Amino acid sequence: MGVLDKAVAILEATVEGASLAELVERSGLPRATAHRLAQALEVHRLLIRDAQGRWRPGPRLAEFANAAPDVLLTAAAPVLAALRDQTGESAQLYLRRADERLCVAAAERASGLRDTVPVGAALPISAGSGAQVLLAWEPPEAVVTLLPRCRFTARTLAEVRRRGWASSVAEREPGVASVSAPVRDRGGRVIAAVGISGPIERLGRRPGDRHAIAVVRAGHRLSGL
Amino acid sequence: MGVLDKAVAILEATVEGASLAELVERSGLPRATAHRLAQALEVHRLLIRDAQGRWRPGPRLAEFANAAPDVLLTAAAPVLAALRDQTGESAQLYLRRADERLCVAAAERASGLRDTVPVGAALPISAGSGAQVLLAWEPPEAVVTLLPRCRFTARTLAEVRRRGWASSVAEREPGVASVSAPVRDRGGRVIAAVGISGPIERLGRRPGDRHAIAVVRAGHRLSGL
DNA sequence: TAATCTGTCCCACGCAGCGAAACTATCATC
DNA sequence: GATGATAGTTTCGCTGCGTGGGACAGATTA
Repeated sequence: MGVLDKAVAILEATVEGASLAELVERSGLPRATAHRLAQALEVHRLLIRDAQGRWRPGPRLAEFANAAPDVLLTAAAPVLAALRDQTGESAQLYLRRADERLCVAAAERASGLRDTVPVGAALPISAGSGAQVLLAWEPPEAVVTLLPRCRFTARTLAEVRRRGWASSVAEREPGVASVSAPVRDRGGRVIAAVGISGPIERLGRRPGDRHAIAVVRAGHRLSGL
Repeated sequence: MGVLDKAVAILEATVEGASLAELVERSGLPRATAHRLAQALEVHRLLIRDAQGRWRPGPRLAEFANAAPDVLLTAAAPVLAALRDQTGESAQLYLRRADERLCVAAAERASGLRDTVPVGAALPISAGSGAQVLLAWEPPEAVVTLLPRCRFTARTLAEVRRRGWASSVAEREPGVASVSAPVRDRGGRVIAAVGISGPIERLGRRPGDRHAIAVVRAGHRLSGL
């Protein structure tokens, strides 16, 4: 194990504050080593000590971080394009923000009858397959307060969890159907929803039958970045 | 120079994307070394390669960064308290957000006649010494569009720059006077404004005469974190 | 085909980093 | 104020990890 791996271990151990002793315990490094590395990181302001002398992640991390490209957005463009080409419908990526969902990326069908969701648009979390996905894996106590306003029920969400994707027909908007699947972070937490949407005339009353597999696959491709 | 210093050099060289050659040039490290370290950082997702194979800061940095405490806010509490005790007036810290200024920290005089600005309050950037400070060092072209709406002029701002602090009397609110000074980041850029505010009866028509030195010192203590 | 540019890999050498242990500081407890 | 316990800090000689020149391969240009 090299210095770098150790440094990362230190950083990890510090996320919620750590005394030297805790640092040692969590990282598994010898005291002297942990101490020396922490000091070295402190020089670069990757680590700081708070008023109680506990180690904390440093401000330098933020400087580097906001120069980092958004991996999810970067990865989304080709994946959404492929999904659109495969299904022939407009494809979108949604993030939850407060009590709505934000369309942060989209690949739109070029011509003919189609559903358009502009990037940046805020849609309700109360309706649509994307909304179902964003709520399905939330802790129940966080969902009950929203459910009364929703076009779907706890039962719907249980079903979404079971099969791993959601669909809706004329739920958010008349004439529109959609299929969505979760995008997860490395920890398995659902962080976004990918989906397609289009006219009921093409997608039918059970849009999942034809497109669920492709949508779920897109969800997988965007997961764990 | 240890591995860690080299790793930071690599990270620095990567902020706006870099091929291996650029990495070598900017960091001054031998090609083999730069390459090996970049790979090591990639394992930890502190570095990633974009579609063109160029190195970019990785998503792991963001994970660490949002666990980092806000150093400015942390440092502000004691500094504002000291400033309040020294001047006998309420002290505040403002950040600019869009076309307003946000009070992100405050230390209020406990009793008697005083001015209160609650933490979280959004104040106009068009009036008050804090507003003057936040605009004074902005590029001129970014300020001209705002000046027509402001209670102060380009001349005022030039004066603020010259002496290093701002004052206002009954500008933002009748009966209230204030003195503010800039807070700078390590690069010298003005990122916030510290100040005190109170009744004109106590602060007088030239509040800077008595309090500018203390306020400027508070600004220095919060700078370069 | 040669030349030149990339990125990647190898491996013998040497010094940077290692970590046990000693040391200091600070706090309770008797 | 002596004693013990718990914290952080520093030292120092040994060693194995990181080093970097250089070889290699693939792509692009002349």
